[in-house]
Amino acid sequence: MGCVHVVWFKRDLRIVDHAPLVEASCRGPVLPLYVVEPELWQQQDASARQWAFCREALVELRQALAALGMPLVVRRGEVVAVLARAHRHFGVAHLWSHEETGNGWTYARDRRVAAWARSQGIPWSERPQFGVVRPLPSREGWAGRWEARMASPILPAPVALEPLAAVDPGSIPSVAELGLADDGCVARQPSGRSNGLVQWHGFLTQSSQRYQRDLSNPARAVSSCSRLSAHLSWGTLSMREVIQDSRGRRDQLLAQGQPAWALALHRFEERLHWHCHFMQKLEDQPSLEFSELHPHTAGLRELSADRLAAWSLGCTGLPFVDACMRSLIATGWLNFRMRAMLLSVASYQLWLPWRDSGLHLARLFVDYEPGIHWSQCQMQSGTTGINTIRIYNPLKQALDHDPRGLFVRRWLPELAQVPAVHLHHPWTMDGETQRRCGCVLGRDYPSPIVDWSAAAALARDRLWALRRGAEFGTVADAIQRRHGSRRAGLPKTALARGRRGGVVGDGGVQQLCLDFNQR
DNA sequence: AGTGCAGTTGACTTT
DNA sequence: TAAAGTCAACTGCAC
Repeated sequence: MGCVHVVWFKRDLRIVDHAPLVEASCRGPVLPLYVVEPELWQQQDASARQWAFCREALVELRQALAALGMPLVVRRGEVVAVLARAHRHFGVAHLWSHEETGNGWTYARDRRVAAWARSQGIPWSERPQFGVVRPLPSREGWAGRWEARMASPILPAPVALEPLAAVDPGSIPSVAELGLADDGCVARQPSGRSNGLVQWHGFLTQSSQRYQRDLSNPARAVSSCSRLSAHLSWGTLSMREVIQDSRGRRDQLLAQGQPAWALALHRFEERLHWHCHFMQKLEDQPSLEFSELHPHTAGLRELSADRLAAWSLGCTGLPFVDACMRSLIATGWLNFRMRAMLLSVASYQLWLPWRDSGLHLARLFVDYEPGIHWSQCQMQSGTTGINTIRIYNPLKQALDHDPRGLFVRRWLPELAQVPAVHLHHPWTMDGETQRRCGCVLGRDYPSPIVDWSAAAALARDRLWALRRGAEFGTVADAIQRRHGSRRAGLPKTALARGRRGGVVGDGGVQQLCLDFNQR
């Protein structure tokens, strides 16, 4: 009979607040295992920058576990094959891991692992690490469960692990050894729990003071946001410890007479709540990674290789959009507002299917979190049916959040000498001005690939026409009941969402007020 | 000093 | 987490 407890590390690369590790270590010898799955890293949403971040975290995790007596064991291959080998060698008593709300590939892989464990009579215990509820019978009461989880005590790391004799820890492959092409992330943020903690304490004690002011500014957000997203995605920090630290700091700031600063931290905590809210959608409906939540919006967009390539490389001819894309390529991170703008431009002005633009962004995000990412792709593309259509005006965003053009000049050197009055819309330069500033459109920088305002107007008309169509609201109501936030009270109905509804032509009452939360 | 008017601001609605 | 349009209240100014 087996005696080893396998702790399978996935996107939870820490030893603090790690329930599977704690529970396993109470029961017997632990085999801490990470499986490098080549097939996972060949998926369309995976990239070299993500592996590089994961790899650094693994190196530090291995040290932390070694200090407890048993270093991280790394094996390369298909998970079931690796587990089967471990079982033959040691005899596995129990498999432990965190629940993962991953993409379709990891979902299918987890089902294979479950089937294998069942066939071998090995129990597999999964523990939650976010506010995601599995299975979720209904959205009612969800926020309360999130709160209960985040408020429960942090689990300290085990004091020691019983060493397993004669186990080769195995090497952690480099980006090249895993066969991943370099993807130009020349300024990626540092990984590993120790770096995550340094970043976090810097935010708590310093930069969170500027959080609210700088959140939407793509240049300043880099140093005024928490930058914890990748650490939360790869699990080097646990959300629970972040929430609890933040609340403690908030109390301290209030006691010190800093209410505005405390409010900024509160806003930050609210975003962590939304983090789980969006992950829950993919947990409940894995198909939203691939197909439109509202079926009436399926097949609306048309894929154009040229438009997709121009957008992907930051060569659309709209400087602020291109600067955002090029900064994302180089750093692997972008603030929320500009991520939404990039998607909005792809889905509306460029009329591209969100799945294609979404895959490109997924690869560029070091902090790629499937549940948030695919929910956001659908939301910013108007395909959920339950959110209002938000078409960003990239020129307005440029003037609001980069009025002096510093961000654009930094990321688009070819525009360095363009006069300020033309910078955000260089197509307004006449030929003579272009030659004088060394930026000839079509030669040094692209001419706009579409007429931005006409394209936005066309997209808006198409989407709103669809929404007015028969049965659109009825279908949307069902989606709202399943996925909608309950924060504001009852789920909104099509009527309360503002669809032109009610009985028309009878001369009587056209609308009932169903929204009891008004006023 | 009060009135009328153009332009501005902010809340709210529609797309 | 949008943007544009509408409308009423407000402001500054000329008479």
